[in-house]
Amino acid sequence: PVKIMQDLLFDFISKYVSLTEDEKNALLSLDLFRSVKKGAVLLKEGQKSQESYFVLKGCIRVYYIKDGEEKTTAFYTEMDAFTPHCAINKAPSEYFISCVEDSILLVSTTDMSEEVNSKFPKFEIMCRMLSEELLAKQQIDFDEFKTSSPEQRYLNLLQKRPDLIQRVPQHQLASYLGIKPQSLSRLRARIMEKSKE
Amino acid sequence: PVKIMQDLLFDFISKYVSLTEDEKNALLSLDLFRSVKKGAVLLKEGQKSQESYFVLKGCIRVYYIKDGEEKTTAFYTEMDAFTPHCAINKAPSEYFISCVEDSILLVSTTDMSEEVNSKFPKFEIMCRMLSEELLAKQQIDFDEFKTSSPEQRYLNLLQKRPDLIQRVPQHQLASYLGIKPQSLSRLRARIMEKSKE
DNA sequence: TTCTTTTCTTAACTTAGGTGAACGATTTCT
DNA sequence: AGAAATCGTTCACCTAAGTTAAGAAAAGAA
Repeated sequence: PVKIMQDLLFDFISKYVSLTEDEKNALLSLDLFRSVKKGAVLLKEGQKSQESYFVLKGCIRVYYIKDGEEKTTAFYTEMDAFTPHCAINKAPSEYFISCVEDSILLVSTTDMSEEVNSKFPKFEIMCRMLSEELLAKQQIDFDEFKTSSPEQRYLNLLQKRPDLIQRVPQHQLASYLGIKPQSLSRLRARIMEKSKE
Repeated sequence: PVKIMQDLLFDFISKYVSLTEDEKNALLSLDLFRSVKKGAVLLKEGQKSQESYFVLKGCIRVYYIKDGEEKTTAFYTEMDAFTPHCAINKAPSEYFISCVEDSILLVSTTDMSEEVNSKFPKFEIMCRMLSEELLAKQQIDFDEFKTSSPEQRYLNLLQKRPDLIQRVPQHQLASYLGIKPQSLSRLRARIMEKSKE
């Protein structure tokens, strides 16, 4: 099982740079793998953290608590990378991160990344490529969100991440789509009606 | 005037890395500065482009044409950096980029960046820092958008980028806020009413 | 299991954004 | 300057999301 996770990681990395055995071993020696139970909170509002995450298995979720309500803004699943804002600007976090399912994550700290990056310029290059890619991808997601209605967003999600709709509670999905749970229920009923005709 | 723009650039860079005179000269020798007239289109849907932009003065705008309608999704102003999606994944662009005002931009191509990055590892580091920072910042913006109503978004914009409301046409602002121009008018009138009380 | 809590759905009502149209005010073009 | 196009606002009407509340279903805890 550990071996499988390592392979997932190296397969992912190989899309950006090719590693020597030495480099692979250096990575593994850092002991980055972490198992997390469903419901566990990885980061709380107000906390400072240095950690970045890479999801090997499972699903983590980002949410705010605004007016006493949870507002879910992101889900990260298999092969998604995520560095919280607070790890970059060293300010207290504005949001929470928790585990939607039992998960296996790769967790690295800012210090570790810096050390590895200065030792192996390859990693620096990979990190740049990865964050440029994520930035551009996120721009597209943001654009789609802005230019769509909640119903279109739901249908779009159904296309692009059908798994999410199965594995995530509806009320979390609703706020992810920018609406209330009741509206999501209604919207789904509306779509069912239409497709019946 | 050219000198001022160069200083703006070097001041910006100095927030990430410190450059030697040699490195500064290497940058300047690339002839990156470009003046662009209001209304000029920098990128069209369907086009491939290798260019990245950095706004020294003025304002550029990203918009889609969906169902024959312009949908504005981003404005970049002084000291904002922007690499279009199509320059990263080498696919045809899904959107347009045009100039809102007469502007002075710094334009670099993927080839140039790669050359400079491999010659000066410092630039690689700066690019990584910059895109990590932009990624995190954009996540926060996206989160705010998702968790707010159009009215809240407008008030929020009024706080964070008051200049935009002055320098950009209302109908472009409206779609940037995810609504129609008529709704923006109404919403502003509503806010005026409230503040009168 | 039973009890409790959380989650999901439905309904009736309110609110705010979408739509289509009209009109004046700007801007742009010639 | 004058004509044409674009832009901003307002109105009336439509539609969909927010709100409040209630009840059923599912998940968790004792």
